[in-house]
Amino acid sequence: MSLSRPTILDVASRAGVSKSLVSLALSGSPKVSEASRARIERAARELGYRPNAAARSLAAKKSRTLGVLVLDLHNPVFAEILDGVQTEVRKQGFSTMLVSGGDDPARERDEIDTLLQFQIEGLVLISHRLGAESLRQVAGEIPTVTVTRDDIAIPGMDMVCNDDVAGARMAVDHLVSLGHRRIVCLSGGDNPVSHARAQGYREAMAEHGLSDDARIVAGGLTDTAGYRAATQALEYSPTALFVANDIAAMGAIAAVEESGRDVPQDISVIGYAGIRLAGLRRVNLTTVAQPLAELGRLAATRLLERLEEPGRDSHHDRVSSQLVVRGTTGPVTPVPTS
Amino acid sequence: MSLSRPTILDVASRAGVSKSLVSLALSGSPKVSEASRARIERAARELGYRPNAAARSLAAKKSRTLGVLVLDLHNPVFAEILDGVQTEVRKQGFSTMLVSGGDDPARERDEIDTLLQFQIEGLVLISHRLGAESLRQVAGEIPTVTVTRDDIAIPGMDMVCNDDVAGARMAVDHLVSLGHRRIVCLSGGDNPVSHARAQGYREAMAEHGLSDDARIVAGGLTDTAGYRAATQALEYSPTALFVANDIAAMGAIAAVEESGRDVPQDISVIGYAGIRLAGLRRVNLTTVAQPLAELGRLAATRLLERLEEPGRDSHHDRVSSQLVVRGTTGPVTPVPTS
DNA sequence: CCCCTTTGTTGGAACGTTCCAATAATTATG
DNA sequence: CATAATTATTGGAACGTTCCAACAAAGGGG
Repeated sequence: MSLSRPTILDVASRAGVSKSLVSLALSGSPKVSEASRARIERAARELGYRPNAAARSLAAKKSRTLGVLVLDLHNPVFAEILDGVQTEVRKQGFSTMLVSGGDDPARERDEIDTLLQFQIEGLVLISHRLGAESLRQVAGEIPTVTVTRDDIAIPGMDMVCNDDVAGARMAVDHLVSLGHRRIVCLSGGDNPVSHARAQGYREAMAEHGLSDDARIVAGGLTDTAGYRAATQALEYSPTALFVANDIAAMGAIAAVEESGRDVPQDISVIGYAGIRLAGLRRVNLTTVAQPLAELGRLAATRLLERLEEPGRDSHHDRVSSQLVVRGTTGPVTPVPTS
Repeated sequence: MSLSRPTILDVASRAGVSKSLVSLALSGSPKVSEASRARIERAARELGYRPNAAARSLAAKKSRTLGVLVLDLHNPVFAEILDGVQTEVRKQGFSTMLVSGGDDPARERDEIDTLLQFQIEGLVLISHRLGAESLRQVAGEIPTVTVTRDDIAIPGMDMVCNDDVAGARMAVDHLVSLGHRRIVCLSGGDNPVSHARAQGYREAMAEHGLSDDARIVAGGLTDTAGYRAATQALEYSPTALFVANDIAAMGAIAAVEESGRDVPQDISVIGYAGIRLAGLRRVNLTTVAQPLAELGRLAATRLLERLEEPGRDSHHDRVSSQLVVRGTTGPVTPVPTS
């Protein structure tokens, strides 16, 4: 544990040049002679020099660092989005500070505050819980892009979302094509994403002339919520369930099986999200898969674009999902009516 | 988007005091009169003042920030460990910079480098992939604690681990108490954690006089690896499988079921990790649960202790797991339910 | 009433960079 | 061969804090 790290001055004196030239050389300026550059690089290597990001950010008045807030690290969806964000960000030579809101709006504000203290240049909010007022305040202070939520539009803020309405329609289309009519939707609760998915369900049912069969049961995003909602949904004796979330879909399947029915023999189940988990053999869930990494990549791109050109109009991207048919959906089998 | 953030000088002039007093007041010094303190706090609030962490870290020569490197954000185990780390760290007034190695040693070095540039005061490595040399180098530069890996001991570096040997024994004890004898171990591959679990399996089998029945099949940490290993293990016609990892256990169950056997009727399966996923109704996996959050909390504590007292001896903690019996293990002879 | 604490308060010097204007060294041009 | 143009290099002033030594303003004891 060295007492104090070498500074740019140590490098300069060892290479026999001024600190300014070291700064120039290390930032890759073209106006440094090859000879000096070589000596400086060698000196830096020998000393184990590492630039002090705090000093740099202070002097340059920019940190080349982006903040990322994620709703909750436990949700695998966010890990995949993050992958996309980080790949793109590091490709452009920025660093990233990651922070988790722990599913708690107050803590979210807190963590954003910490990020701002570190002089981040932009902020990626992955599924935040901020209210309109907080969001406006944050977005007013720093270039911001939200991922997954697009219910609050703010001038100068970009949004990258999945097209949940279209995704839900794909799910319904798939089920209808298998012959299902009594399709119940287990919604993900009272949040914009779930509303959009329920909306898509309703529209698709109407298009297929099944408005009379449309039933929406209020659920949630957890295993337990899916279980409860499915139990309730069984009263409508559906042949298929559209669940607005993969994890909840797993709970729903458990409920169906416990009721003595088989998936997909008696009831088909389709989820929404496309997390890796759904692909596990044991789970094998048919789902509407969002291109999660792409969502993240796009968000990073938009944010970096805005840093280049602060005044430009808000972008509002919607990327589309893809149906992944696995083992939990199948053709409807005629039930003997007794 | 304000052109430039207010600085401590802006606060000072608005409150009619010097910058030094503002600094004192905001850091909670007792030698500031109540009147001044109130005026300063009011001014700061009105201006929306937020201290510049870069400047602070530069001037104070400490950042009050800890770096955390996590092997891979996709693995839910790490999210839970992280929870523990973060809770403890923020309780002590430190911030945390989180970085993911993406399961790639080269990128890990890179990310650690970034952390060091930000003048972190300590480093938490959650399941890193660094070699002995790299690790020694890093630990020599900054107080470090490793979580989950304890194969490389370095003076001055702390380690917090699960007692994998004991955990594996618990698993075997549980199976034996259910009457199982032909218990096959599906190992997690060539890494220290999996080795320890296999070791515990071997010891426990020996203690129960089952050394002759002990069989270890090389597997891995993924769904697919578990599936393959289980397929192979079936040749030994076991009545139970001890799988060194929850995700792999799910693959193993799929293999068992595909072979026409029932879990736990014909074959019991027990996993290791204790991730939330295992508790899902659909999965309902019996597992050896590590106290993941506790692991994280303890790691943070050790690191913060070392910051207080840099010279103290290396701590080496082993926390013990807990058996969580769910639906994938049962008595060896099928009993009719009444 | 003077000096001595104690209690508040202050200016200035760091901290390790970047950036700019100025200078030195080199090469090209007429 | 002088001078202009170009190419390398440099010192010093920021950047926004903290920390320290120094100072002013009150009380308190002799």
